[in-house]
Amino acid sequence: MPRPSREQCEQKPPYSYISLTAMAIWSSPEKMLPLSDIYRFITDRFPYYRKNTQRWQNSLRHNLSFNDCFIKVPRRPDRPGKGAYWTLHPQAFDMFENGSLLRRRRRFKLKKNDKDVLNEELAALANINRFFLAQQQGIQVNDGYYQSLPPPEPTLPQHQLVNSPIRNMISPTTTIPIPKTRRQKQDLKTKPKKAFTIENLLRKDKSQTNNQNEIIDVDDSEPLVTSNSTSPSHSSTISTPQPKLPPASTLLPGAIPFFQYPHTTAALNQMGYDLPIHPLLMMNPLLPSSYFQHNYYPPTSQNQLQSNLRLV
DNA sequence: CTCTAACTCAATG
DNA sequence: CATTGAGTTAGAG
Repeated sequence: MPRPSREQCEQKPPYSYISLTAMAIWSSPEKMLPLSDIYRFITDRFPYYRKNTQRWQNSLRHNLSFNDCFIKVPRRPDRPGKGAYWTLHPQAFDMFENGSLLRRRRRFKLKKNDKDVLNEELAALANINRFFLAQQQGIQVNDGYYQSLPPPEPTLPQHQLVNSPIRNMISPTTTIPIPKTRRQKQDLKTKPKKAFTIENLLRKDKSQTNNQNEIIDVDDSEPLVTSNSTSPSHSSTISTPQPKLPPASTLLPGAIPFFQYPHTTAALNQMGYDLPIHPLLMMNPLLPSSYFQHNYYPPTSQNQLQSNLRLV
């Protein structure tokens, strides 16, 4: 019987909390989840974590705070709830380059200044949220920093996203492979040493031996990469009614124009942009400008977007 | 074997 | 729920 034995179920999956968390985040349509959903992702597919929740959840939270690769994003005002959202820093996408989901080559650490900048922006974002709420309650706020969108650019070259193991491995229907520990690897000293990467693991003929995989499988299907903007209508926790845009006068210095927020891919495409938009862009009013400083987007659009969304 | 990422425990806000 | 620190464990090279 292929079914994972009870014993198997109770074995600790050979993934670090970091990679488990990254998987959870990546599996979500918005690439961004509240803590509770991260917990759920893990317990849903790893029976091992259905016990001792206090213990591992504390460790997980530790990791979220400790590692710069995780960014805590304030909730947007139109989406009330408890806890912030957690997402991956764009530069952390290839954290697992070496293919190991157990231990990274090196820790992802932001340079102090980058971190400061990011934090300032997140703070500004939180401010926007407060302002928005104040606004709704009829409280007067100072006039702002509205900037209109830039004129459309000619079509830009398509940018390729990094090939991230995490990214590639998360598909609701794929089983999550269990990497061998070093000891185990030694044991099968039988040959072919292919690079141990998720790509290779997934490439493996599925018909063969799937039963050493623990887990999974989920019902609902989400596209791996969402770059179409027709709003993600799925996702249990986030059925988002389109936010009502606040009057164009509610921004603080240092704030990103909230009402420009519906920068969906489609919208940008219509304006002549041809970019792969990070889901954060689609779903968040948050958008720290540092997101635009990385080679994540083509240089021209980087600059363009940066200068137009940039805080004053 | 060494280095250091990952984990645990625990205090604090 | 989030942050921080200190001490331990264990993978990678």
